Amino acid sequence: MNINIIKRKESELTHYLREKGLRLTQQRKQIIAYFFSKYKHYSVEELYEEIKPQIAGIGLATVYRTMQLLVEAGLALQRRFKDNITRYEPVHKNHHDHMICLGCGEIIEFGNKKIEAMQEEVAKRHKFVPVSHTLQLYGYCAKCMAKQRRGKREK
Amino acid sequence: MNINIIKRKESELTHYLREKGLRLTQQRKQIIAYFFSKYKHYSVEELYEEIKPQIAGIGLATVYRTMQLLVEAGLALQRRFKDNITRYEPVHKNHHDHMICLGCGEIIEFGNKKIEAMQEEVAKRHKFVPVSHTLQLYGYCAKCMAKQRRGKREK
DNA sequence: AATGATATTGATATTCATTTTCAATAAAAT
DNA sequence: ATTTTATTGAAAATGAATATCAATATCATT
Repeated sequence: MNINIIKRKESELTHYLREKGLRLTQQRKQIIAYFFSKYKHYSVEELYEEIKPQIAGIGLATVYRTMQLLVEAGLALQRRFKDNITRYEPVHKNHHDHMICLGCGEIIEFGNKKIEAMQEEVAKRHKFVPVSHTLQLYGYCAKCMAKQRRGKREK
Repeated sequence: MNINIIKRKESELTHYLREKGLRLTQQRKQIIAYFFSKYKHYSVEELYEEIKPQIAGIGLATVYRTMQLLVEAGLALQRRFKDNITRYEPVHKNHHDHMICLGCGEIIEFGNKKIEAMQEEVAKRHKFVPVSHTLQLYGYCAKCMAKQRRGKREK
């Protein structure tokens, strides 16, 4: 399971590092092991707090630097939503967009080919050549809606 | 033309201010006069630089505060794109999204009902109740594409 | 028009996420 | 084992935005 993913990621990173004349450090190993063992949209601060007890003496700057490195190596994607905090997610197969719950902060990924196709169309209409896009829906997830309904009933 | 828009905006702001026990100052008047005379997605810094020569002694903080005030009063919308700088646009009729040119920074507005409808659909499928959304396309505008083509030919 | 209460201003300090600096340390090539 | 230099952690610096505060301006009241 996870252990294999982690090994593969470590080897992917190793290739990148070698190519660039960079080094595979203990810190980098441990950060990616942790990051790829979860599937979350981590901010550096969150990741740092969770990792600190596991990696003695790790510095916040190192986590910042390592996450940037993962982006450069193509192993992670950088996202930034309304809260203005940079988050990182493991790269996985397809492009997707995000729904962000205003209640609990959960981030839900979704992909929709039709929407993408329509974006292309709109762009073409404006003679605009799209390179990338981001689409975010802000609202309330199923859990939070249920909680809200329960709250109202109790009044 | 513009003068009428400005007067209307000033009166709208006046209503809001009165309602809240706030005051219509010279600075506020002059900032909205300038802001609504252009149609641009201004950052505070940009607006400040342009306004400074016109309004003697105006402070940066005042521009920040006034733009926030315009948002609260419903006269401006706050936007933030990839460059992580808050921008303000005059409120006008419909909801729309943005294409941002990576070449010249131009911001092009577009609206598309079909895309919106599909977003609703996707959300429903996830039992997610959307409140708002943002969609940005990053790429190259027609002008920049033409410039690029010219550049290549000259080589 | 003068007065008084207080909202607003400009300058500056502060915040917060992130980046940079720098001396000490560790990776990896020889 | 030695040498080169990339990397680290701690702390300082950055940059956009916000908060603080004494001086000033607005505006309702006299």
